[in-house]
Parts: sequence; C-alpha cells; structure tokens
Amino acid sequence: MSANILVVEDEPAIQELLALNITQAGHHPIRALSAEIALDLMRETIPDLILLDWMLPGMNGLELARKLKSDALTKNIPIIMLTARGEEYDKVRGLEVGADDYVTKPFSPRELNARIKAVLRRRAPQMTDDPIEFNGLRLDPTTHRVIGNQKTIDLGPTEFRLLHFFMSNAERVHTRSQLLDKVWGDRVFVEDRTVDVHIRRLRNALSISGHENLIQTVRGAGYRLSAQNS
Amino acid sequence: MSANILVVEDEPAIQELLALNITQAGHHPIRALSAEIALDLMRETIPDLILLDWMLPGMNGLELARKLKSDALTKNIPIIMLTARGEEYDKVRGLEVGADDYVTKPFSPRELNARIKAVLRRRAPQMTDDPIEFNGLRLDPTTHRVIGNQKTIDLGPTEFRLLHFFMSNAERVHTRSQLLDKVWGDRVFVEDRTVDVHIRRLRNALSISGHENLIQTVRGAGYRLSAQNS
DNA sequence: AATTTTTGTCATGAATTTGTCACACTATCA
DNA sequence: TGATAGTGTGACAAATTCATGACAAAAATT
Repeated sequence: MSANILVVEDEPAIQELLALNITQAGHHPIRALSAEIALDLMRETIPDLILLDWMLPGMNGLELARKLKSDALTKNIPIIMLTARGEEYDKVRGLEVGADDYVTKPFSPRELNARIKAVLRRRAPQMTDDPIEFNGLRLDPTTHRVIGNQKTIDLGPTEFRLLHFFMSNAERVHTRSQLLDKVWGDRVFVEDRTVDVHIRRLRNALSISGHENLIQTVRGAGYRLSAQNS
Repeated sequence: MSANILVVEDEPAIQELLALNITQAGHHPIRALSAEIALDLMRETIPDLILLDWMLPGMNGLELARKLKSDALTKNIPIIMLTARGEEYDKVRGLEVGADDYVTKPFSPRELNARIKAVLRRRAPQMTDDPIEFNGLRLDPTTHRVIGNQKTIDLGPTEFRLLHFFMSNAERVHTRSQLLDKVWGDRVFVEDRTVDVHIRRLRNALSISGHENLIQTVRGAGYRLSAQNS
C-alpha cells in the first residue's frame, strides 16, 4: 500500500535523507523546500501524509499546519511534525493545531518509518455519525438524509453508504477494490465493475441537486469525490 | 449541547492540552490529577463523560473504571481511556471493565474530539416523563394518553412505548434492533420483523388523526419519525 | 371462567434494490 | 487513423426488504 508523502523541509541534506527513507519504505516522496511551495504542490496532488518541519523560512510549520487543518480540502491529511531536539513545548503546540504525531531531530530512520506506518494505518477511513457537508451537499447519517440545494436526495442503502464514504474521504482517489472493501464490506463476491454501476446510480441521484459532477472518474485508478471540475 | 467532562490525568501538560481541547469543542472540563481526587469531585458533580488516563499514581485508571462501573450512580457515565502507545493488551482490558472507547497517546485533537462527540452522541437516547408535542401530536407519559387534532388515540402498551421513544428521538433513524433494545427492553427473544408489525399497528392507530405518515420507513436502515414527507 | 385485548410469528405478495451482462462510448497511444 | 483498454449506460433477472392480513398464544379484564 504505497502512499504519497509530502516532505516540507528547507534543509536539503535532511530532505534528501527523508526522501530516501520514504522511498525505501515503499512510498513516494514529494519534496517542498518551503510552506509556500508545499501549498502550490498540493493544488496538483493531495498527499496521503505530510512530514512537516517545525522551523521553516517564510511561513513556518505551525502556521502551515493550522492552515491545512482549517481547510476542508486538506484537513484530513495526517501530519507528522519534525521538531528540533528538546523542546517539550512543541509537543503541546503541535498536537494543538492538529498534528498527528511528531518526531524529534535527530531521528533514526527506523523510528521515522515506524511513525509513518502507524499514522498511515491509523488513517483508516473513518465513517463517523457526524453530519458531513461538502460543496453544498449535506449528509446526515443519524437521520439518513442527504440534502443538496434544498432538495432531498433519495438514495438506496448502498448508494448512501457509498456517498457517505466518499464524503468522509473527499478529494482522495479510491480504487474499485478499496470501495468494495470499505462500502460493501468483507463478503465480497462482487465484480469490480459493479462499482461503476453504483457510481452511475449515485451520480444520477445527485443530479437532481446539480451535483452530477461531484464524483469524478480517474481513468486507470478509480473514483474521487471532488469540488473541482477538472 | 454542552457537557461536563471529567479529565483524570496526572501529567499537567497533557491535562492542559485536554482541557483546552474540550473547551474548544464547546464542553466544560473538570480536572483531576488522580483517581482519588476524581472520586471526590464526583460527589459534587456527576460528569457526562470521563477521560481517564490508564496510568495514574495511586489508584490507576483501570481500577477507577471498574469501581465506577460497579456503582449504580456512576455506571452509566461513558469512559474514554487514554493509553500509552502500542499496548494492544490495554484495549481488551479496558473494554472489559466497561470503557466505551480508548485513545492512544499521542493523540490528535481532532481524533479526540471525534471520539468525545461520538461517545456523547451514543449516549442512550432518553425518554423522560415530560409531555412531548410533535407535529400536532401530543403525548403525555404521566397520563398515558395521546392526542392528535382533538382526537384521542388509543394505543396498546407496546405501541405507546414505541411512539414515546420515537417522539423523544424525532428525525432520527432507528434500526430494528435499536428499537427492540430501547422499547422492548434488554432480554428479548423477539424477531426483528416483529417491529414491522408494531409499526403498522402504530401507523394504523395514528391514522385517525391524520398522522399516518409520521413514521417513515427508511429502506435498509430502519424507521424514523419525521414531519417531512420524503 | 369467560371474554377481550395485546402480542409475537408467519406466509404472501408487492416494491425496491442489487449484481451482472451486452453494448456504446471515450481516452490514449502506436 | 485504428487499435485497445477503460468507462458509461440501459436492461433484466435474482435477491432483498417491507407491508399486510391472519392466527394462535399470552395477558389482562370482566
């Protein structure tokens, strides 16, 4: 299970080390020398995890974390903070803004990888009972209602679960087999292509509130719920 | 919907962090540095939720949890355990003594808040003895009467409890097994489908005041009392 | 004890949902 | 331009889910 990991670190040597590590762990590093560059890169690809240096030129790590966590598009991305040695204070502040873990420099590659693995595992798409809103569409698990632009959208059980999953994990591409795992559950003797059909039904239902383009096809990969139109 | 949350944690920094989080989530933290202090505080105020550190000086978290769960006064208070990372064993023991959830340190504020929210919401929907009115229908638990549009509605005991529960938790979808739990009680050998029949009888009775559509079927999920028609 | 009410279960049929297929369509690349 | 693999779509039969009437056991009432 490979993941895209964004490395935000201004010191080239450390960044190189991090990237190497990530590659060896079977993941794919994306490098950014500053918070600004990181934000730029994220317009293209939303990473699965961010390694974020505490001290950065320009916008520092703390600010970036806060910014990311306040944006619906990025707030679900786990963040691991890289902090200088010794500052106990960091821990509190870091967790405060929503970092998921932290590593103090100097770190051992093994420790870093362990943390990455832990965080990625913990990232298990979580479907809570909280109402979710995305792009004018509102889904409430407790009342089992979906409303978009004042229109009630009628969904079958599977479509509801599918949409619930998508809204809980927006902006992320899910393969068909991932969807089968998460939405259909374990008892899957179901064909991959069945997902396509349900996607169509869901899109169809969503069209009555003008949300037909909310779920996008990523050719060769799967599907994604996104506000963007590309 | 604010709640009192008792935080039992001996490390001041973590306690501070927890308290901050709780406040930001719109709740009210009550702090205790030890299990003994916690017990003391609970003589004054019974909290709605307890965040309980696993390791504590003196009486540890596990013992406290066990103690609370064995006391009629406190056994219904949900408990979220805070455990050190990695101990898989904790989970079993913790849930064994009746903890409702657990969070491993270090935790992200978002995760913690999500759990708090979930546990608080999971709190058993309660049926009070206060008269309830909904959509022109009035139910009075003390006189055991139901009136809708000047018409007295005659209900059997089970139908009455069923309606009482629905009116106490309007708009919310309840599965058949939830209804069996809450309306029929704990020790039932009753089939799921039996609920359907009672729903029909209730609907039937409600139809004399024109409220036949008040209880709606949510296919694949359960039933819901709602004023809306869709 | 007799009667009435309440309750749980079942069988049936209606309505909806679901998985799959065949075929149309589209992007991509040689 | 064709070839090819990936995706959209309509149709359809099977499976699931629900509403309903009937019925006998249990409980409450007379």
